[in-house]
Amino acid sequence: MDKTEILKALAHPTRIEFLEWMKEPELNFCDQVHPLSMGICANQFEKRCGLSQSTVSAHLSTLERAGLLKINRVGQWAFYHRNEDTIAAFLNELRSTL
Amino acid sequence: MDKTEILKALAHPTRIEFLEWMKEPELNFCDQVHPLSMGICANQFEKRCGLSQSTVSAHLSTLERAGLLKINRVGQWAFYHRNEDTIAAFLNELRSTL
DNA sequence: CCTTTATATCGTCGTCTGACGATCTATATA
DNA sequence: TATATAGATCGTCAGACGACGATATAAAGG
Repeated sequence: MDKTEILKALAHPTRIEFLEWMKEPELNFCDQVHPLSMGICANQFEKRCGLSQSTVSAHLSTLERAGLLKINRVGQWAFYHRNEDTIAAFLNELRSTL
Repeated sequence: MDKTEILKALAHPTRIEFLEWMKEPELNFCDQVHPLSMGICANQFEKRCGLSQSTVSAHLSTLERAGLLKINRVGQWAFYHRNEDTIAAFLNELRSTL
């Protein structure tokens, strides 16, 4: 859990937005065909943020490398969900060191 | 209080370090000639981090622009101290939105 | 099979960032 | 007053970042 890597990952409004959307999947990704319990399908983000597929993929990958998301690959799809453990640990560390 | 600006300001280990040092001035800046109650004199950071004067000035200015530090100019000196209100508000906002 | 779909990766391009030394301004002090 | 010191700002340079389209890979579906 690298605090600086996480802060860098959070230092972009699009990525913050992704994480916030994922707090309420049934609200923000209600049109997903796959069950939301599998996670959020990567293509859901493209429609919602208007960025290109490759850019969205890069943002998701940044969040995953920082440990903020976990990925669940099923067939040709990539389902993401928040890594609440890392997020909580990061918030605690930030609160105690900052 | 711009959350993204604050996150960008925090996304550099040197700036995080500055803020952490400033939590305990009497421990980390015990050789300062001016009373610590005035704040931490900018030149204190140069000695401690080994970066050039202009680089340190830029880092301090980034932290100030983000609202994390307040500056107290006296004569030719610039004394900085943590803006605990903004820091606390930021931590609360991050905890509730992230 | 062949086509479509999902995603990752690559190459490119423009912009932002962080470092430096040099310089400018203001103040302190000899 | 002359000099030294503090700090901000400027110009430059290298490297990181964020966007894109094109392409590669792999699986789904007709």
